[in-house]
Amino acid sequence: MKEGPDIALIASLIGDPARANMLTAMMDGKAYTATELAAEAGITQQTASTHLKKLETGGLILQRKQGRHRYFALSDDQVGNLLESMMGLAAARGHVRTRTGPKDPALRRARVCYDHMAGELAVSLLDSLIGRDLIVSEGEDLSLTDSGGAYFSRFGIDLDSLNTSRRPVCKSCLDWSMRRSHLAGGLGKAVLDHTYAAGWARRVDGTRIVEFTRTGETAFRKAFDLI
Amino acid sequence: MKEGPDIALIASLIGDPARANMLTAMMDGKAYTATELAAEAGITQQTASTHLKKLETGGLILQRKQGRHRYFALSDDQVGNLLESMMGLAAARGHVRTRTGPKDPALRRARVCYDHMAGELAVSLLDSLIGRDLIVSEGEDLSLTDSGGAYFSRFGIDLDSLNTSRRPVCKSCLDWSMRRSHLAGGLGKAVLDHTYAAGWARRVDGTRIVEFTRTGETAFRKAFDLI
DNA sequence: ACAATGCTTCGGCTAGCATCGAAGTATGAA
DNA sequence: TTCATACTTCGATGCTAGCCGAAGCATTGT
Repeated sequence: MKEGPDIALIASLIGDPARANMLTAMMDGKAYTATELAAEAGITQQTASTHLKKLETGGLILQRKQGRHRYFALSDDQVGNLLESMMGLAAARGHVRTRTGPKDPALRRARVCYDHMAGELAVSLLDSLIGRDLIVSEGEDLSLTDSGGAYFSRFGIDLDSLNTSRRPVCKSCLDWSMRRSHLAGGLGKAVLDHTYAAGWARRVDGTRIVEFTRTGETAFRKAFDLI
Repeated sequence: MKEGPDIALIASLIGDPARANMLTAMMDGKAYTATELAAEAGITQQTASTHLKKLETGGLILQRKQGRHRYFALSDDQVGNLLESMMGLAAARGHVRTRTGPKDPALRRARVCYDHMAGELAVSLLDSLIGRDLIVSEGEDLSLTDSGGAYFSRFGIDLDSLNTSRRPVCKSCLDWSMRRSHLAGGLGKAVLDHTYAAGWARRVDGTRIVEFTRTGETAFRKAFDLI
């Protein structure tokens, strides 16, 4: 037996993938319900409940009852900072999750990242656009070329209204699953909106998965000249 | 399921009590043999061997072969700092394996944290340095001022060689016993080295305690203008 | 009062992992 | 070469902990 703080207790709490996912979700400082966190971790409500109880007993999270909801949030910024440090170390050691969790290879295929699309298809899309000089990549920044502007107008994407907003039209976003960039920004959102509107794909409820129909994926590939 | 750094992997490595004990032992920055670490954790040699392999694969420790011995040590101070942060959180939440032996007060007074000093004296030191504008604190980062540079040169600390290394010269590290920051980084190491070289203090064998002599502590306080 | 929602608790199943004995490999000494 | 030391790998075992279905509370809405 050794004296001192029991780091194994804290670490083992974070060490379970389901709990780590829930804690990661709470790192934005917001409070979430048990159901939301269960979906985030890909487990059932009752499993999430036992995990949350353990985290609370361990002092990593706090619970706030409000009506029939129970909101969970990180105890304080000390917990958040620790998680951030661990992410830094994990990233530095190359421990980046490419392998998806229990049962969701669909997430790697295509998923929502804020309001645009990420995943294999999204990375292929940006590769194709750059390859045909419709978008130029300058380091981390992307910019639409003239031919690119004409190209996207074909899809009924209103570039003028995008240009007037403060938001950058083209932006690259690093894909953790691919370690490659995909298209974000106003244009990224417009492409995803168009994908929905054309009926090529739909959001799977409660997840970040973008599920293409068989004909939808073919149409998407043809529209954007993917291989 | 989620993309991003895999903190669960790192945390689960630390989360096993046997591994946590071994890592804690290595927090003094020294390298230990597998047999020593097995004794430290209270497990057999072969169990320790499998644990050490996992830690090495995970990038938390490094192995150095020397004759028929194999020495294991923490990969770098990033790992040490993470462990210290976890101790801080564990202590703050009351997760302390209380076997408050006679060593405990000495440990809180001054101890080794990877390669620099932690504990009450170390926290006082950083407070003093910041109070006299020798070091400026910007959030979590520390930086040495011009007058600070001149100040440390007095002690024969070679700042140029510190600056050339990739390691940050000034860095803050959270102290588990004090819940306050102390000085880490290249300068933190240099100060500890100077403390040893000046004969102000010595390491107590088999512990992380830094034991000052009576005159040594007086000299240390005078040298760095502590109260 | 009744139904619906949100969450927790219980019971049983299963997989993964820590653990150790024993055998195998590498290095150094006699 | 032969023995001793240091460590790793293999194989088997036993326990822990995550997981889910079902049932049980609690709160809100109708």
